[in-house]
Formats: sequence, structure tokens, C-alpha cells
Amino acid sequence: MSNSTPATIEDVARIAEVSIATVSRAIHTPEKVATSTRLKVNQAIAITGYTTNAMARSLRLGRSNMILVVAPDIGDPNFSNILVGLENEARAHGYGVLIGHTQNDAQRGLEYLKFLNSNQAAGLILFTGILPFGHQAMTARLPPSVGVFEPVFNGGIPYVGVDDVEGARKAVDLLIAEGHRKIAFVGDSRTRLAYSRRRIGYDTGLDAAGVPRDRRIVMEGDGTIESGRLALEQLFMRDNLPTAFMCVNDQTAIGVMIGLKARGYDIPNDFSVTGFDDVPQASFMTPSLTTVRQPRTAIGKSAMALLLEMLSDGTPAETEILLRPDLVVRNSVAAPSTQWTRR
Amino acid sequence: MSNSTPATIEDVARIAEVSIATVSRAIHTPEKVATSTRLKVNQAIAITGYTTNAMARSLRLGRSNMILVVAPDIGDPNFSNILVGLENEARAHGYGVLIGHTQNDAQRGLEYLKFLNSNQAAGLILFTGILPFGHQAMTARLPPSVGVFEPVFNGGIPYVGVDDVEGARKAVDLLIAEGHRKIAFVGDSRTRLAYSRRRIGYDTGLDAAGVPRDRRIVMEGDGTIESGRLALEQLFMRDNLPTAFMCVNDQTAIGVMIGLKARGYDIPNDFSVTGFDDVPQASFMTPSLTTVRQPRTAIGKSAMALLLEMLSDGTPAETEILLRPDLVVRNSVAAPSTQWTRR
DNA sequence: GTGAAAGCGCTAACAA
DNA sequence: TTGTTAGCGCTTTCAC
Repeated sequence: MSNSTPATIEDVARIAEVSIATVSRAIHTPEKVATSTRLKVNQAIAITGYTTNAMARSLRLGRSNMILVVAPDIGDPNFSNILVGLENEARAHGYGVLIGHTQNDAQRGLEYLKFLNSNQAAGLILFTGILPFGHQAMTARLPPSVGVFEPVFNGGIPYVGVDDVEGARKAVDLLIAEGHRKIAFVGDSRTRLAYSRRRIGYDTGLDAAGVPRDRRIVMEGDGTIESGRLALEQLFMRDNLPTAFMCVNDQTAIGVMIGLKARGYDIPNDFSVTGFDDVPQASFMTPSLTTVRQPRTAIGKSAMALLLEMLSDGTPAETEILLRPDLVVRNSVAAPSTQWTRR
Repeated sequence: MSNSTPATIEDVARIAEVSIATVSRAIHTPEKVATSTRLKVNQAIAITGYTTNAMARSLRLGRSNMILVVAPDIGDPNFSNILVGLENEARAHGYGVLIGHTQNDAQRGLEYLKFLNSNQAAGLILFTGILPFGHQAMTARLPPSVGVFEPVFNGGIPYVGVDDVEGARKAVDLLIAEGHRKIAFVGDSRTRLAYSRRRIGYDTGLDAAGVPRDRRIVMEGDGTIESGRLALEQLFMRDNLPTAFMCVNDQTAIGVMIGLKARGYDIPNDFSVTGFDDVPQASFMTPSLTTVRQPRTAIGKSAMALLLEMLSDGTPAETEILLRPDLVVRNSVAAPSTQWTRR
């Protein structure tokens, strides 16, 4: 059984006493084969343990049934759930999913570009705002591609994500409803499109409530825990403390919370904090984090659906699909305290 | 430049005015080609933007230069660092890495088995204690394979991980040195080999200190946050509370800490808690978690090194490589309190 | 040093 | 309904 070399279509043909063409047909278009022969072939397949050599098949066909998902950071807590959505949808349509991890390294990206050039993947899902292929990006011949989570900068690649503006708006609105007027925005970034959209939600929320914008409490950040903590420290060095911190994502919020706790403050009584994403950890924090939920599995599912549609239609589909974010109210927000009490 | 169809070796040959054989040689064995022709070929490659079709190449060669990493759960906080180690080592030797996510689903595993059968990957890294290929596992013709993090049950696959017994031993020893005598073990499991080894470390540590084993405070668990919390609740229902919780991994420890905090206890003054793994989150907990560090990147690196060695030598290498775990002392352990004080 | 040609495993005309 | 055959893009003898 467990031979040194895998069975080929020819082995099956020999045992079933038919031609290799018939074997191929028995597998892919069984209705075009006589029932009796089909049975013989199936038997032979069972005996040999034959599996179609996907590589030869793809080479012949000029296309494969694999989708490549390229991510800069596998450890991103958002990644795994989106992936599940992508995979389920792909499988339902006979496609497999392979993951490429670039670590933001163009060299690594190139490796996957070669993979694509060999038709080893029929389509591409990009989990990043930037084409990870360095300079060759422009000259690259990409298969049908869809961005996820964040729009792709370079060129007309459709994108599926959450309505960042609306999500951020829900967070500020809550803070304002609780009575906050001095709300810091932590994690502003011009390079992360999703973040700048969240910033827009923050600005418009302030405007709508007639709260004046205050640039001094808008802090830059790259979305890491460290960046949240750093921003907090900077804020403390100035004289201009807010009563609430609206963070661009949960990681940043966690950083802010750690810094606040380290300084002995109580959340939410001294300061309120909100996040964005609703990563698993958010509900396990003390206090649990009020945040905006990304429907991750749904994003994955609908991104893959879009890609598969492009694959069959060939339509360029210059779309942007925005799903609805939900506010998840937990315990990190309260009315502002009139004065801070050090514990 | 960005043509509809990628350049083939024939396009290059035509432009360079040589045969395709020469192009192939110029690429793979340049020393066997006259300098002048080599130059012409390189120029033609630049013009066409040619990349070798990896699929055709692998089909011809009967082997590829990709390594498949199969993981049941991409979201595992241990995964991403090990992956980095794997990738770096692979790249240094001209191999690429592709990730297959099985979600513990045999059907999905089968998909990757087909991938392997097509020689689309030269080797396999298994990130799980179980061959993820269901029944076909036995009849499967696997390429050289290495297990990571946890030994692989079914059959002689070499494995690289941490010395679980020693690591667990370090954790109990610390607890005992602090004065604890009643130490619960949370996360016992017969299906996870790594966990049962940690249990052994716990038992031997107790024995060495002359502390009697107490089965009633050895709690089952599957290593999730929920399992930690659940075990804690069960312990509280009984009359037999420990003064310390030695958890089989950090996730479990987090679950225990959440439960303890929810009940108003103070860590480490009321109870001590230890984990295992040192996931990123461990240092951000309040209090920060005392745990046992897995040298993840090193594990990945040495697993890949072993695999590549097998690939070139063909040696079966029936090995088990165990790296040294380090105790990371943080703030979740203290001497036992003589009496508990509800806050 | 270079070219012609076989063939990796498969699918899809085209014939029969 | 089934078989024969060309050819996907590539590497590698074997000639020259």
C-alpha cells in the first residue's frame, strides 16, 4: 500500500484495463463514462490509493484550485478568525487555502509572487494595506485579488472590511453620551488607511456633538500595545489630560490600560477607555474592554465569496464591501469623574 | 511589461537567440555556460521579467522547494514565533514555507495530504500531536516530516520541543521554595502528550520535596482559558482549596486568574499562580504571570534544520530534540497566606 | 559550449 | 463510449 512512489493515472488505467483518458473522465466527468467502467476505475483507484497529482493537473489546466492568503503578521489577533471565514467559504466551493507569511519583508513577498506566477494559486487574498511584493509590485502579473480588513494602497483591488468610520463614530458617541468632553484619540496614523478612517469617525463624532477638536490629545501610534503605553506616557508629561481614551484598536487600548493601572488609576472611575476590533483578549481584561466588534468571520467569508465570483466571472469588480461594526459595551467606560483620586 | 500571460523559458530563449536548454543552464548551472551567452540570457530575462514556473520545474524534478507547515490552530499564541524560526531557517537554505490550517478537521487535513502527494512540498512540519490526515494517515506516503512543540503520536516522526518535565519541575520547585504545600495542577490531559509530561514534572517535584500527592487537586483541562476557569470553580465547590495553582499552560493560568479576581481574591497574596509557555500576554497581565518560557524561535529553527538535514541526507533521524525551558519569575507567586482575607 | 528531444502526470481535442 | 495524442513549462541526457 504505502509504496515508495505515489500511484499515477497510468497505474490506475492498467489495473482497470482502460486508457488513462477514461480514468481522467471517470474522475472529472463521470457521467460521460459507462457505469461498468466507472466501477472498474473506482476500484482501481481504491486499490492503488491514487490521488490526482494536483501539480500536473494545474500545469496542464493553467490554473489551480488553491487560494493564497498573504499576511504580514500571522500573530495578529484579528487574523485567525478572518482566516476561518475565508477557509470555510473556499472549501464550500472546492478551493483550498494556503497561507503566506511575509513579516513585512519584501524578499519573502517575492517568494509568494513566484508561487503565483507559476499558477500555483488561482487567486490572492491580501491581508494588508500594502502589496507585499516590493518594487516588482507594479510589474507583477497578479491573479484576481481581494484585500481584507484594510484597503490595498496600490491599485484597484477590491476590498472587504468593516465600516471604520461608523465603528469609530459609535465609540465616540458612547463616550460623549457618558458625559466626556475631553476625549483623546490614540493611534493616529497616515500609513494605515483603516486607522485614518477611524480618526475620521472620531472627528465627525466630536463635531456632531459640538465638542471642539483638540489636536494636542490626538496621539500617533502604530497599533501595538507599546504604542498605547507610550502615548499615555506622553500625555501625562503634558498638562492636558483627557477623561477618556478612544483607542484605534484593542492592542492600543490594552497598552493604555496597562499604563493607567501602573500609575495606580482605576478604570473606568478615573478614566474611560475604548478599543476597536474586539479581539478575544478584550473580554478577559480587568476591567473588560468596551470596544467595537469586527465581524471577522463574516469579513473572511464575504472576501472569499467576492474573490471566487471574480474567478468565475472574470469581472474586475472594483468594489468596496463594508460590513457593519457593532459596539460591545463592557466595563471600561463610565461617566468622567469630577476629580481624580489616586489610589 | 505587465503582459496577460507570464513569460516562459521559450520567450527568453527566443530573445537571447539560444535554445531553451541553454537558458535553463544559464539559470541553474551558470558555470557551464559561456560568459557571453550568460549575459545575453540575463538580459532577456530582465526584458521579459521571466520567473521559472515552479510548478513545471517541480513536476519535472519530482520535488519542490516548499515546506508545508500544518497547524490545527493558527490562533495559538505559541504558533507565530515558532513559525518565524521555521521560516528564517528555511529561507537560509533556499526553501519557502507554506502554512496549512486544519482546524482539527480531517477533511482539511486530506486536502494538504493531496498537496503533499503532488510533490508540491518537499517536507512537512507538524504542529500537533496527531497526524491530521484521518484514517488515510496510515496509508499515506508522507515526505520527510518533523513534529514541533509536541511529539507526534502515530509513528516514528522526529520531534523538537521543550523539555516539559524539566520546565514543570522548575515551576513546582519555585512554588515549594516559597512555602507552598498544597499545589493544584490544572490542565491534566491524557491526550496531550506535552501536558502529561508537565504533569510528570509536577509529580516528581512534589515527591522530591516530600510533599504528598493529592489527586483531588489535580484538575483536568484542555489548555483553554475556559478550562482554567472551570477547574477553579470546581475547586471552590469542594472543601479542599490549594494555596497555589500550577497551570499546564498560560491560557489555563489566565482562566484561573480571571476566576480568582472575579471572586475578589488578590494574586499573589491570597493565591499564587504559575503558567507555562510565556505567551506575549503573560507579561501584560495584572499581576504579570510567573511562567516557564518556551524558546519558540529556537524550537522552530532547530526543527527546520532537522528537516532540511533529513531532506539532504535521507536519514530517518529517529530523534527527539529537547530544548531547555527557562523559568520567568514575575509577580503572580508569593508565599502562601496563613489565612485568606476576602477583599 | 550548445542544441535536440524525451518525458514528469495530466486533460482535452479529435478519432474511432 | 472509449482510445490516441498533443502539449502545459521545465530539466537533463545525449549528441555534436
